[in-house]
Amino acid sequence: MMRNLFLVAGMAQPSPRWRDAFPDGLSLTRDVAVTAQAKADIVWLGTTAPGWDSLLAAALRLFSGAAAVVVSNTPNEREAMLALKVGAHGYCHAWASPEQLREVAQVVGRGGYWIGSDLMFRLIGVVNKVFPALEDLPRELSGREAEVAREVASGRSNKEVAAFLGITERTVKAHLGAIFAKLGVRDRLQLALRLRGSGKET
Amino acid sequence: MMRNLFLVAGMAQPSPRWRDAFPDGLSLTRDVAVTAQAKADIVWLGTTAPGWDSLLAAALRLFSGAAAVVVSNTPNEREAMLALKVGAHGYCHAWASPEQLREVAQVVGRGGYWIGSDLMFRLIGVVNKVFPALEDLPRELSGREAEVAREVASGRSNKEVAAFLGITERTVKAHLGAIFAKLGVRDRLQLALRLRGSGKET
DNA sequence: TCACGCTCTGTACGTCGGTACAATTTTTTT
DNA sequence: AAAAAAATTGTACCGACGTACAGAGCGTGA
Repeated sequence: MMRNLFLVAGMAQPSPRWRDAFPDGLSLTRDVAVTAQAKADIVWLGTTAPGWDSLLAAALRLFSGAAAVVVSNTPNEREAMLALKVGAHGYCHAWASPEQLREVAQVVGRGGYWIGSDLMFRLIGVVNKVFPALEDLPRELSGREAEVAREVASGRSNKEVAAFLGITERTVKAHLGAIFAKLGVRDRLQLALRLRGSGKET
Repeated sequence: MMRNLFLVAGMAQPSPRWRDAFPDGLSLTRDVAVTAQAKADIVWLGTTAPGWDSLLAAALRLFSGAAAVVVSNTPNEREAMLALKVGAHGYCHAWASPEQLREVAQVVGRGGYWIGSDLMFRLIGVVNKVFPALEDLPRELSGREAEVAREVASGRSNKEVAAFLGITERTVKAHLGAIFAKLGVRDRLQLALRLRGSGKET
């Protein structure tokens, strides 16, 4: 599938890896308006330049029918949400591998959305808070595990939790190990984020 | 990329088109537990059977490290959210084309998420309304400190933050130390709670 | 110019967190 | 009653985390 791709200025050293990802059909422009009459299927835009969001909006108006992917050197949620808000269908790291770039192009080119896992996870968490929640706390946790999880997610240390529950610090660790395995997280901070839906609460 | 794919029972006439999409490496099973010892990279699960959500949760525990895609005959928002909630990384129509199925497999197989455009659009709309902060960091933090704080509060380790920001782990620690002192917290977890507005100092 | 804050880096040390082996006892389920 | 799940504790190890000394370069404003 041959597509017209446009790289818009402001991206960190795109050339080498980008040429590799898209051997042909890649154009580089510094000014969107100038190349407006050309047909573009996917527009790639960096976030280094201030005002990239309005630039993207303008580009999407000019290249009507085109999809846009925002490329960031320092991806973060705030930027991602802004990108999606102004109409981007993709948001990825500027140093992504050629393989991944092609994947993004493929998905976005077909009208889909491409967003990194972390961001997506957070998105889901937020939405789960808005939608009527069916079952909230993970049911796979046992009673005691749930207690430990709650305390740990509130910022208590193992020692504090142990004293609070009247058990040994070792036992707290045992429960925590089970909790991590069941929920698929690697440490207490990620557990906290998970239990709080990665979003604000209370 | 050769992957082990598992089709779990309860899907609408999968055979013809699915065989087409994945000529090899596709296994069909009716009972997840039976084939638990086999290695699966992607588990496909239909929503026709009642209790598919808990079945999926169980499957994800059994096939640890595997990604899951929920396939529905009648896609809808509620079902999609439930799927994502229990850990699925994909949600697509059961009658999707082989081409699209392969795309889903590709994206999900790499740890990404795949969700239909319309659903994603609504997701974004919802989140834009209720997007939590993490952007309005305390003013007493310097620019760089705010960046570090944001990443750490998102669950990153010091090493990850260092790599991400292109600095040494030592420097991350230096910033973190300043952050803790300025905000009056004692560790990264309390920092996360603080930045997410659910802090509780004791 | 000088002081101050910000950014960055180094070495070293103590504590905490998480895991790898465990084992025992209690509770629940079949 | 037997089996399964849950709850408890032990020792030991190692990496991550946080801090305590640092020092150096840079920019801004007094």
